[in-house]
Amino acid sequence: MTSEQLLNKKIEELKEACKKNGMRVTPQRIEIFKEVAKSCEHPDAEKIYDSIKQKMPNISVDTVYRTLASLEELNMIFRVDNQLPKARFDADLRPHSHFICIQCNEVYDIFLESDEKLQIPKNAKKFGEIKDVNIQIRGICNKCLKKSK
Amino acid sequence: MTSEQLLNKKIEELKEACKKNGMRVTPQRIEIFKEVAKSCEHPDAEKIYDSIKQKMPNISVDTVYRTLASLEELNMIFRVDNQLPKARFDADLRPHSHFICIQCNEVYDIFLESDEKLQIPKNAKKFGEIKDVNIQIRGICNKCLKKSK
DNA sequence: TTGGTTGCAAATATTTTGCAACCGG
DNA sequence: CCGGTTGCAAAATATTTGCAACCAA
Repeated sequence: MTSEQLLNKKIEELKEACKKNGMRVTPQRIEIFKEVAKSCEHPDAEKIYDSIKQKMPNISVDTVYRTLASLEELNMIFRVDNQLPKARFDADLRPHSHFICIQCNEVYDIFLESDEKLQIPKNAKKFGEIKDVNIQIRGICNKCLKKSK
Repeated sequence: MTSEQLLNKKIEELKEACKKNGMRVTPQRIEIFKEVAKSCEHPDAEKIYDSIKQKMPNISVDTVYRTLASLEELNMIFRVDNQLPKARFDADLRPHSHFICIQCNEVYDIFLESDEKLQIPKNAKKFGEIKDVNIQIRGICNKCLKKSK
């Protein structure tokens, strides 16, 4: 399958997902999705806005933000990083990962069991010199699970 | 070692690190570091500011931000998330991780080799219901390595 | 004494929101 | 036509910066 065919397939999936969720298929939605899907550059809202403005000069930034949020809810796209609203800090330098609650934003420390070992993807070295590895597990914490019952 | 002894040890390390890097040991710096180190709540700048204001009513938010940045440079603390200045989006839903360049902020996709398997820390389940796993490798990409030569 | 650091205020950057007009189904 | 979506403008949130006074070494 060519990359164009793949893109078209994804757009069909998006249309399906919209219909299934009572959301409309608008040209803005399609364009914004295409902009994220067509490249591997992981663009930010501003970059997407700038690209689309050339075809749709009237588009506004807030539409880009709102649409990115909807696409995320539909699970058609996701954020690479920046999933917490504010920067959070940790002074525990021992290697460990984090469980981040997507509802209350609480962060829990996860330490490996003694028989576990952190594995770094073999392909990671290809891209440059590794400084550190950051593993985040996102989900709903026990406290929030209890509340929603 | 009690947790208070541990904290004092960390503060000594901070003082050392400051001296080694021509940075001064100021009461603000100590307090801000203590605030991050003493709890496991991974506070944000505002929370740190609010706590410290009770002991040091004249402290300002920008000192907190500046100090957090210095402490990060000294490798005494690090950010849990939010390591890119803007939200970045990805429409590739296949499981994969990211190499993030700490110099140019470029994001590269890392796919596992066929003999590799994504491992989730055993302890992660303890904290709640897992929705997804996000692995980031941070470092300096080949392009930036070449430039700095 | 001296240069790194602070507090203040103002600016910047990023993202969000209210609202009326618009348009997809 | 109905209600979800857009564009506009303004606001909210988070973080950064210039500058003079301050203080650690």
